[in-house]
Amino acid sequence: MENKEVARILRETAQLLEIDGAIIGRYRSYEKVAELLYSLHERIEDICKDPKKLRELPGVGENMAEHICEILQTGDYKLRQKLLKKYPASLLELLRLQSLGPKKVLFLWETFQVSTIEGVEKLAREGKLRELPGFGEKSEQNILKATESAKRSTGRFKLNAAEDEADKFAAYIKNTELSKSAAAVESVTPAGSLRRGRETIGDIDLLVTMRPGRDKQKDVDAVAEHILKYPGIDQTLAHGENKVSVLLGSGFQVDVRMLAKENFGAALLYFTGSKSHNVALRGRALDMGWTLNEYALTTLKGGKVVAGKSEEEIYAKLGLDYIEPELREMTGEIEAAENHKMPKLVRLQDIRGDLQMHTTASDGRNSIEEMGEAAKALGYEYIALTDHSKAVTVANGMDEKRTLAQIKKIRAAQERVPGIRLLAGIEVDILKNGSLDLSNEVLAQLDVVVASVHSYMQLDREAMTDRILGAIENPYTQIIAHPTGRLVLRRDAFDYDMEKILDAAKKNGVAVECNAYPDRLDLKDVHLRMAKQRGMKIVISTDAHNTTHFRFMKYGVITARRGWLEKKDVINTLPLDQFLAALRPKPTAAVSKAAKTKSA
DNA sequence: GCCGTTTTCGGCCCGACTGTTTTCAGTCG
Repeated sequence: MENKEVARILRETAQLLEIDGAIIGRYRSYEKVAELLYSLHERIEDICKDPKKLRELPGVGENMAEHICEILQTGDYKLRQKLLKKYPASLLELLRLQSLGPKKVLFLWETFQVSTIEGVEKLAREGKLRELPGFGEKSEQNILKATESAKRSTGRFKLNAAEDEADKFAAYIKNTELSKSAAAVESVTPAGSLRRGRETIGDIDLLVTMRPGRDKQKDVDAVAEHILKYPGIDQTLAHGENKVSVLLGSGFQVDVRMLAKENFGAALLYFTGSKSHNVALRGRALDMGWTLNEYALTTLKGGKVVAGKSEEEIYAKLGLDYIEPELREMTGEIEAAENHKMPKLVRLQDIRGDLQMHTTASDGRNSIEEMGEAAKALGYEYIALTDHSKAVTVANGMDEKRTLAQIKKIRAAQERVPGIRLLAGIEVDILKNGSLDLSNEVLAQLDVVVASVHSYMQLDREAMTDRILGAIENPYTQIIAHPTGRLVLRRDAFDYDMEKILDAAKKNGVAVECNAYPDRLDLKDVHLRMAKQRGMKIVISTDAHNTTHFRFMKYGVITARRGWLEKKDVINTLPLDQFLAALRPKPTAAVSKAAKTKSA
């Protein structure tokens, strides 16, 4: 069973316990272990084989260990079953509604035996909620809005959508032509999971710092007023002294915090998270006789400010090297920072080339020359033009003959686009049986062979593992592209033995791709980290289908950073000749080279 | 349910905001 699945069961237990009125600590203990499992990259099934190792996990005691073992063996456990006899599972859906928490959910269940979103909606429409103790007319309206919004959206969005929305909102806040209040704004900074670069984003957190002025609160109030006039707002969720929270028509919730410059570091740290990373920092602060909140790091006694202006300053006071936002997920970053073992993460400006893209030859929108010019404008030294092979008929994939013609076209285009190396590539399909979609004779003539799966995605674990292994063993395969085939929020990853695949790729000198297309982000962070631990070669490519898609590189880089990748792990940070040397050597090239050496 | 050495019992992060209260419980991040 996957870690995520066990985590989900434990989280549900925590929620049911909270509804059941358990004391805070009891349900927190389940929540904590659930969170731990979400970010753990070792498989809990493997850890469980050694009971001592299981008990060593923070927050796992005797009872929790037993629970976890029972879940792994039977798929469920007694405590949860007991709770589910008392409360229907659908009560957990109600917890997702804005403004409904465990207390009110329990009250609705006990009073009306209502346990579904539709049921709550009906009560609200009939005006039955406003009379209840602790509810009122306003609550009833809010619940109605929440049920409508729940029906519309799943609550999470792709990284690029969140970034675009955040940029638009930030530009609005800073626009002095729209509001005089903008003049008082010094900076608008996205925090939260957006800053950490998670592949999906729940809501957008923006921190607004104010210029030092005569009347701070007046400035803050004016900015808040301006924010509430943002054209995309569907509903105002909160409007306080220094916080505004709105729901946009696009489904995003945006939380804006306005703060003084001297608190910026502490606030940025706090609102960037992750939650568990923050908890660890707070604990560390307490151990050192300080307390950390969103305003500053202060002494426990007397509340004297120790640090707060910048994140760097706070980490330093806590005896830690600076931790990049992408690493703040409690997967070993605190230990690394303590022992000066932080990786020097790869940066966007380190990338020298893009190795997967499509042209009008298959399903792209731009010509070879247009892609070349656009890449050159970005400062790249080389790109590989990798159109589809014939198996992908819907994308107008190329057969052997067309591939050979395409190679010629790329060579010819090179003449017209100097200053950047145009590599003749292919995204060749990995067929159901693991063989490649084009003949070795044709593959031998390409500069870069990228292989990937676009069909029979439902193969069982064994068959899919064998299929990918087959592709890796083909001596012409140099890069496996979007290796798991998942689509963010839309399609699960293929089922195969990732460790086996990575080991085989490493052994054969095959690189794996981190596909930067925001719908893919594949490999994802945890898998990239597994690849790094094996010392594998990794490429970051955009899979661009037109020239504007080149900008997706940053999402690939941020995902790579979340996988702890450094420049040296990513081979398209190398200059052209070194990059080509890092690719798996072609059999024909090796043979002809050997033959040459012999004759010489 | 877990954890710890200034605790084996008593606390679990904590501050902002809302709405329903008439001083605060519940929700949220």
